[in-house]
Amino acid sequence: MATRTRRPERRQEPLSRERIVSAAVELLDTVGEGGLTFRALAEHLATGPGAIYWHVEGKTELLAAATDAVVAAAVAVEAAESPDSPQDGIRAVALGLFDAIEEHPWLATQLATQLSRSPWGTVAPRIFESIGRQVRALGVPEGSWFTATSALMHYILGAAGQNAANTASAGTLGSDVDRAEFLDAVSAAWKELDPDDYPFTRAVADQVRGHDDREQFLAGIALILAGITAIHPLTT
Amino acid sequence: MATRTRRPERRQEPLSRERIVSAAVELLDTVGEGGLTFRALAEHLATGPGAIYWHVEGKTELLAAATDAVVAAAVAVEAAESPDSPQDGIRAVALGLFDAIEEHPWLATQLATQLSRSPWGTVAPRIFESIGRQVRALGVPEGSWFTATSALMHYILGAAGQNAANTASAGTLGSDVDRAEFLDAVSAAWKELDPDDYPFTRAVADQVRGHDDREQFLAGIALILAGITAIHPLTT
DNA sequence: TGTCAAGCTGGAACGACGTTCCAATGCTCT
DNA sequence: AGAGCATTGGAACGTCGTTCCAGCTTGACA
Repeated sequence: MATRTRRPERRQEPLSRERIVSAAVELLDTVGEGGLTFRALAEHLATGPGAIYWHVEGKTELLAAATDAVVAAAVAVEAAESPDSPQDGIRAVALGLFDAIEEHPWLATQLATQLSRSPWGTVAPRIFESIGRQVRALGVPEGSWFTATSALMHYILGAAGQNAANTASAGTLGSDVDRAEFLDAVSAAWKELDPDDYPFTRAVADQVRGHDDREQFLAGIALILAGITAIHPLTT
Repeated sequence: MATRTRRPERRQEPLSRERIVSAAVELLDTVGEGGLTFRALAEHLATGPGAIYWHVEGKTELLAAATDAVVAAAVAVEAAESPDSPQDGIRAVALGLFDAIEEHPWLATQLATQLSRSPWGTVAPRIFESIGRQVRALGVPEGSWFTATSALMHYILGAAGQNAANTASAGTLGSDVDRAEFLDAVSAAWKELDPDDYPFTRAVADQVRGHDDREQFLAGIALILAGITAIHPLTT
């Protein structure tokens, strides 16, 4: 059977938008934001820059697609597990995004860029929907859905964004050491601020040392949840 | 007296870091983020690109300086007025940043970038300090200062960032029309989402139409303030 | 006042990037 | 087998951030 006519290994997987986006995410993860180049991407895919443009409009769209892919995966993981309570559900969504940003440090900047350039593209509704469902399940009256969900989403994006750089690129254990050193450095820097201009920041300099990002992040969520419960009479 | 020997108009104002940063902000405001070029900046300052590098390390530092300058001005305005209550103080800081981002749309992306690249540079402490003072005045126990202030800061940055693109570049009245059209478009787009994937987002599509950004922003702040009061027993 | 080193200027040049262009190649029908 | 079209990938273009360096200005000292 002449199956081996002339295609021993199919030359290679054909190019596709998905393969390109996936390679872009990989490149962003490994070499960082500045490392994503159409030339590097082309080499990674064993092709030329021109071929990529057949599937993708430009770098802006490519970054948007990479961001969307990662966010979609993050909220999909959360949606899979059914939480015990709406509060747990909100925490799950929040931590899903938190972890995604930790895993893909470039995501923080990209999220901000996507959301501020086209606030209601494909990324925002994904996050908004995930949080909103839990807000509804919480028993928030319908008239307050938008306000409550927006507040949670904004807090999550703001907090997760800032915490992005706190995690080193290292693996399992070494990063903890780096992190301790990093927090020590921040704490020390804060203590050397001008006492007249920064009395408060100096006063909390010690609290920053050794604090747990994840815990702080969840404490903020708890604050907002408490606020929602306090202000909006729940219907359950 | 021969004061007019040879210097009728001093050739020109000498280059300085401040002049460069100020020109950069102006350029960012007028031609947008992509329009800030060392060549354009040089032309604006009637000099060459090389001269700029004597005062500034590179584009990254220039953007950081521009961001810092604008943020410093924003929180300085707020600090000038003495608020009636700590709550009013927090609202003042928040609205100060909100307005700054509205006035300088590029600020949203830059804030996110600055905060995620070097989370505790010069920008974060400025904001942190402004909010923190009000939190302290609010009577929050010292052990919760960091948590409460961080939560507020993250919400403010997250919310202000997303609202940046909502305001058109136009002037006083025309932007309101643009804004109404914009919200209509968003609302319409949300209603066309997949009913299976986006039931919640579709349900609130009407609430987005005609909502007031500023009001929503303050509603979120109120939510967090209520949460703080609910969770942390105030000492006043 | 003349001289010299240091601070500062600005234009030319370099390498890398995003993007465009297009000849060559594979694939799918008839 | 051949025509037509989708797809490829490498070369080329213009612009960017950045570097380099020859000249200018300035202020201190002799």
